[in-house]
Amino acid sequence: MSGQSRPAARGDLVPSAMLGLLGTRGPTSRAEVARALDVSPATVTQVTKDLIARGLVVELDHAPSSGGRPGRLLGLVRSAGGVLGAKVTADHVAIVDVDLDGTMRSSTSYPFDPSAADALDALVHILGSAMDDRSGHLLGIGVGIPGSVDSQASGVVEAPTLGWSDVHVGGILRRTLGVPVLVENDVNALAVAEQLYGSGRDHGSYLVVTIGRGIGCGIVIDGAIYRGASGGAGEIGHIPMTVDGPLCGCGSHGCLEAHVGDDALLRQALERGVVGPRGTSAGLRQAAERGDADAREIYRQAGVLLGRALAGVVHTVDPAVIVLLGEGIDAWRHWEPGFGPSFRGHLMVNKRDIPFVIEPWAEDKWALGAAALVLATPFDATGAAGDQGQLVRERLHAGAGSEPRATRRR
Amino acid sequence: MSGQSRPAARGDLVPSAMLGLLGTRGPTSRAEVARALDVSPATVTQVTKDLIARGLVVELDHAPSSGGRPGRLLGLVRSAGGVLGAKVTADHVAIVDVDLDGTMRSSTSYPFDPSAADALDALVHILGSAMDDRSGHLLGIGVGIPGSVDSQASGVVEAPTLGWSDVHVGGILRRTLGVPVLVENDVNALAVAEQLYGSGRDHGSYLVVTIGRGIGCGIVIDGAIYRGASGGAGEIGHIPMTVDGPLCGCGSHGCLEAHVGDDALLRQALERGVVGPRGTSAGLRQAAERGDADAREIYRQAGVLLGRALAGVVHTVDPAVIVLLGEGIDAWRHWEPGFGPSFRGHLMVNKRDIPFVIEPWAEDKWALGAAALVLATPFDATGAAGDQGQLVRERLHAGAGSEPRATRRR
DNA sequence: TCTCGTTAGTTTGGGACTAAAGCAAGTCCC
DNA sequence: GGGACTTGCTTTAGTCCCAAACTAACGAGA
Repeated sequence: MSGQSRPAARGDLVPSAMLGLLGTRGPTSRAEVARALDVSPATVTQVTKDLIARGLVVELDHAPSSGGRPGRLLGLVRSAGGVLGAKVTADHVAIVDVDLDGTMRSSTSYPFDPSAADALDALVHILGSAMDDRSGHLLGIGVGIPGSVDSQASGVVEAPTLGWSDVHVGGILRRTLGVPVLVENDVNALAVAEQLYGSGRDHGSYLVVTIGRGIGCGIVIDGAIYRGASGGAGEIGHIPMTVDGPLCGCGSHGCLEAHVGDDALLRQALERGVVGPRGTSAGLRQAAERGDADAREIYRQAGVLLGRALAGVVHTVDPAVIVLLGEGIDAWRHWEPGFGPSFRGHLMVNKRDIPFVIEPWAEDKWALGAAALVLATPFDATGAAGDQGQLVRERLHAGAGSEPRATRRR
Repeated sequence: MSGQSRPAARGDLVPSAMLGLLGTRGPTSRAEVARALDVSPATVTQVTKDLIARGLVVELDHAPSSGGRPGRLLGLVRSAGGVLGAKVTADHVAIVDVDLDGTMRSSTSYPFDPSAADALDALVHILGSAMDDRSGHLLGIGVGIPGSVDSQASGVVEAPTLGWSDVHVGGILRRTLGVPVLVENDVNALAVAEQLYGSGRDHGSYLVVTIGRGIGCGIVIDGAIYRGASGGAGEIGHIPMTVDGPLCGCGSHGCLEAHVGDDALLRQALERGVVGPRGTSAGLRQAAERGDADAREIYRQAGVLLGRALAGVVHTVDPAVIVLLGEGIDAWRHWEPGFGPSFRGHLMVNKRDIPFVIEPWAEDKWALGAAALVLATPFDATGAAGDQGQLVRERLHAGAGSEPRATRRR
């Protein structure tokens, strides 16, 4: 039976998961940890003893009593580690340095040309200097890519928007940087971040939809990223919406993305004279803000199409909630008049009240998502992160600051 | 973390899985079992010893050597048990009696009126007499329902086509029949059967699509049925395809099912004069067989729409293979001319060669699928079958024939 | 004040499973 | 024929985790 997946590395999971939990949730009592991780209190006692002895965890205050004996809060020793998250785009690389508890320590952006012959060398150089700039124990690096990735561990990338095909990003970064590297589709990385810190915490199954340059979708099922048979799940940007619609970058006609992606909206704006030949997405949005009827109609129609597409996706996947994000989210209030009626109107009655969360956007969210990839590995019982996830766990256990810096071969 | 699901009953899984494997795969050597179930050879040795001692398993011949020591084949003791599978439709209940190894012992059909006030009593009566008619140790009953089911274990049903809403099928059957009962959406049940005996064996993630009265879709991800947040995943029949298309039973306009379901095709056939007012799906198909251009055009257009819809689903879910089934499959060769170009033409290049399996149809396949629900419980590490699955496992372990018949309260 | 109920945490014994190493039984090739 | 190799199965020692029974610490009510 091919799909029968047991935990990749039996054992060793509870301590990692506990560290991850303390990192993402903050101080927690043993009893609470046991409930959250679905293990027995006895196990938590044992594991905690070990983690305290190794200096990774400390006992803090007492929690307020809820009618019985108050719990003793457990907290992470802050020096236990940090991670780097990087997002690669067509013109720059954004990097964030994040603590184990998810707080951002720094956020930087480097110019980057993915089409250059030595693009990968440049990426290595950028990440290398980011490593030099930070202090403390580095657990690993997460890299978000706008394209499909065969697996987080191997990190072979197919990214048309970067002009990359069959590029072995993961292997090269790993060898040259000497730390675990996890590569993942950028939207999936966002979905992981949502799971650790956002709306995903309360739901086992949800969709993360991004609007902007492309239309992306991360699918989380029972707490795990769903990547599909070949890492290509969630390509909702290429759902066919019209019979003979505009040509899409993928080669088909009438894809959702060819209708409502940034470029498509700009093209329509140009045709209607809303913006000039050098107009930008921001220009289109500003036109809508000041009441331009054509601009608003462009967004409204985009909303109608997106609503119909997402209704189909909801019928297929049945998520508990949908989270909406992306560079284009600032213009969402102009999409809404078209989207709302279209989306709800096409849903079956019993799904019509599915919650919909619009998240504010920030430039470094992509990179934060990539960082979350690494921080999520302790929870990853399914082994999506593979051997690299295992390495991250080992580095986590190896503990605080004092170990020698990994040698880097350049 | 809500979605963190550990194995429902820790331990006890390997013996069950092994029995299930021997049932579905036939005689297998220990080494092969270890590989198939992804456990260590040592464990298989231990478990086998126990199962042989309990009379559930026997050693058979030697397997042919493949360069090394030949394996000793292990086989199930046939009397170890059987299951009943039932499929409920708008006018009848089909029931099959199936051995542990998946061979059908009998297949029956009973008239049934789901809209009657005492419909559930009638169902109990039908299943009760089916239980009386069979001999041997009954492990459990699987029930397939054309509608959404909250969970296999509780079995609360929402089935518009039967006129059932919030009907507690599972609980009632369980109490009155005194055996474990698993209730599931009929297409999902088919998907389970496909996993045990069909094309699903070789693939971890695949789609089972049915055409006929409705358009259904079962989604299998990494070897597990994906049911969505509320048991409503795979409702691809209600993906919106056209803006102001025909009214669908679900209340929306332009659903896929309202275009290409049996009723929709018949309506078009009536409009075009292909069949008379009392025409049937079979009549339409026969018209196409003898070359009626209108009939063929109806099927062709249905194929075009289905192709576009499935292309969208493939982009969303990224399955490894698609299996096509259903009452309507006999007419598939008339769908194909429309379907093929539409489906492939709307797919992204790297997914264009996704394999597509057309399975022959038989009347009792629905019921066989329901039976497979019970036979699959040994593999169900995720606990989809819940306590009822656990009960099935216990009955399996309790072993062959001799135990007293469960008392039935009527 | 003193039990009772509640919640938190620990100890203990044991079960399920594994890794590693060895034994068993064939094939293949010189 | 006899290694060398391959593959199948078992034994042993040990790990991870749990259930159950315990102790510990609190609030509330008689």
